[in-house]
Amino acid sequence: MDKQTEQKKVFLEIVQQLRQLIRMEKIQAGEKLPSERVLSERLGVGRSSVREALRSLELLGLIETRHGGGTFLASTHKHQLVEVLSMFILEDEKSKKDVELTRQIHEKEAIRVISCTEILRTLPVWDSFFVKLEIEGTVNCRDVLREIIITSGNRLSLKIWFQLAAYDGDRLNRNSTEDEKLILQTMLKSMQLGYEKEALRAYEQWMGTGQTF
Amino acid sequence: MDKQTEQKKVFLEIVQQLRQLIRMEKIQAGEKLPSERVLSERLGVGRSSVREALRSLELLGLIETRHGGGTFLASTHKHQLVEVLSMFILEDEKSKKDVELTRQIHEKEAIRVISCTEILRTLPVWDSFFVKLEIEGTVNCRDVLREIIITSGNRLSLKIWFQLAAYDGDRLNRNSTEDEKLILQTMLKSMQLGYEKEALRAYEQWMGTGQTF
DNA sequence: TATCAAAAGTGGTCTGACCACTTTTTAGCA
DNA sequence: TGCTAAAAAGTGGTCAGACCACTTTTGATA
Repeated sequence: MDKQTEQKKVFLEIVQQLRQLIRMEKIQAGEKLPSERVLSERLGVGRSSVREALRSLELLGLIETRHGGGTFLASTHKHQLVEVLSMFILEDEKSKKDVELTRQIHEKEAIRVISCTEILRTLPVWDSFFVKLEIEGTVNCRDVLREIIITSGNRLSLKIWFQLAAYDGDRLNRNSTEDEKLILQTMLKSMQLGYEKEALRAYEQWMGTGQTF
Repeated sequence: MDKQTEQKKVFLEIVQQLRQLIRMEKIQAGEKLPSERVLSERLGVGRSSVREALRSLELLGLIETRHGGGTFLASTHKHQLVEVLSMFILEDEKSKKDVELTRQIHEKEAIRVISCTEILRTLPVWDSFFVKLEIEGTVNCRDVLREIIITSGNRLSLKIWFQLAAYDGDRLNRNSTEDEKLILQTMLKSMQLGYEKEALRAYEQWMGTGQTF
């Protein structure tokens, strides 16, 4: 039947078997995987084949390996994926702009989804951000965006966003300035009230003013 | 200085060296890379290490390997990345919906960008699609969307889209039906004229009617 | 009990070997 | 000469074993 698809790529089968093993053993994020030698024995393949599969998963950021320590299911989201991709595909200065724009695509869509969904836009978390801005005068930019992406409910979009946000580094992980306070409050309040266009306008303003280019 | 970052991951250095080699040799997409044995000799590392790096790049879809044939720089975009990611992260039926929604996020943004940019929205390619619909009555859905994404100019977004489109498989790679003709013409014409909202509305209609769920 | 050295465990890498498959070369035939 | 088929070379796929560097565990000693 689909032999043509299934036949090849034994190395990909190992990846799949690894996943199955992880589910069976109920290995949680951050926990240790069996050693390469044990895996090679249990899966009935050579250690080098196991390593090829593990290296691939490592490059994707799905596992972490510690020399002499073992292999662990990734807990933190420090994916090298974007870095590697950009190393190969995006080379010039435009790359960074592309990463930023792509990240913002997902953020804008999340804001749209939340604004249009009553259950999502009336969550208490938005009010907590709003109040925090009122009292403390600042919030962590990355935290706000992450919450927005998470709430939107698209887990693949979330995955992509994490990778792009990791690429942008600390430029995103900062406290909002005094100038951004009003903009952020406008964005949050508009989102809560379901004013999609107003929320997006505030977002655009935020992204335009908050960073220097 | 940054020894801590640079010190480890010899395996990642190989990935970088591979890229350098590709640039030096000016290897184009679809062309052949040196054999594993040659690479191992030229890079001064063991063949197994070279293979670990190559397998990772293969999983990312950056290279293709043919048993007995050789290793080639990827030409077609048949990336297994999303598949592998979803295999690990997205497990239920919602996954497919997430992939589709995420793909549409990038398509909608591309339509926005094109509609708002005179140089892009007045390209002759849109008229060619319009005319083709008029005369032949149908166009390839994937071709239209790909052209839209490419034109938008965000190469990272393009890369992601290709992966997502590959995941959706042949459901996207089909000719438009009679019912879609008017919708597509509306979308294209609105985009050409810079009517962003009208173009998006047509797009939403297209995506809503064109597929069965 | 506390300390620290030895042992065991683990990932990192290299080498060599063999297999399966593809491409190239060569030898033989028409 | 020209074509075909067999042989050879090239290449990826996989495995086994060895050694190193590093971490964790163990156990003996003070």
